[in-house]
Amino acid sequence: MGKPVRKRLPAKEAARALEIFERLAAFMPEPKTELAFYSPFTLLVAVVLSAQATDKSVNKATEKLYARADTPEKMAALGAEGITPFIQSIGLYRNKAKNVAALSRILLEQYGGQVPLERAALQALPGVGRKTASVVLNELDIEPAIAVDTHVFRVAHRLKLSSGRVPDAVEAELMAVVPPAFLAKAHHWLILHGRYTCLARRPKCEVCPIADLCPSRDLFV
DNA sequence: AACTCGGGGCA
DNA sequence: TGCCCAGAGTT
Repeated sequence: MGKPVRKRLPAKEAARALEIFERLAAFMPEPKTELAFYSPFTLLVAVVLSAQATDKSVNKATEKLYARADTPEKMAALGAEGITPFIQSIGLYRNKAKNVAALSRILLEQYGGQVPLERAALQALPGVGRKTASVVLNELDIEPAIAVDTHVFRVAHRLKLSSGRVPDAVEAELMAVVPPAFLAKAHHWLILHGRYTCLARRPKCEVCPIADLCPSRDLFV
């Protein structure tokens, strides 16, 4: 019971992890997310909509959507049919419109129109899984979390910061390896690093600030 | 573990 | 044109 014990790392691994994140810190911007939002509710909706979509396309859609509905009340009143036109430029829009409408109704009926700031409650909402809950909790400073998506998974494995096969295992590994001071920002940094430098097909090792710390570098150069 | 949803962005 | 995108739910 009690607080989860942070596994002690071999000194050499801990030093390498620290060096990795200190160097990333020097290259990465301050915000923890590039999704546009201004309340827990609009954050939650933005993250739900961002599944398998780019942050730019999501921001473009939510800008107009939030002008119409920025609260669970208004969103629930809009309904899936009303939400759809705003998000048709995003993929998977039928599922997402249905989920956002349903989720808004649940917030109204069960949580007094507030976003529950607790993992189990969040993940019970339609369209909200492990990854979305992690992003929301981390962004709102409720609990530090490292949401594992395709970028994070790939980058963490190449850096040998993780070796697990499923996201839950990878997140646990990263929570143990990432220096505490960088926990809250590690997710965004790993995302950006994966998107702009550590590309899936042809990573840009030649311009990578941590290439000399990467066990996988020789696979790509 | 495999499938489905999905239009837009980008090489 | 083909591949990928800040995933989640169902089978």
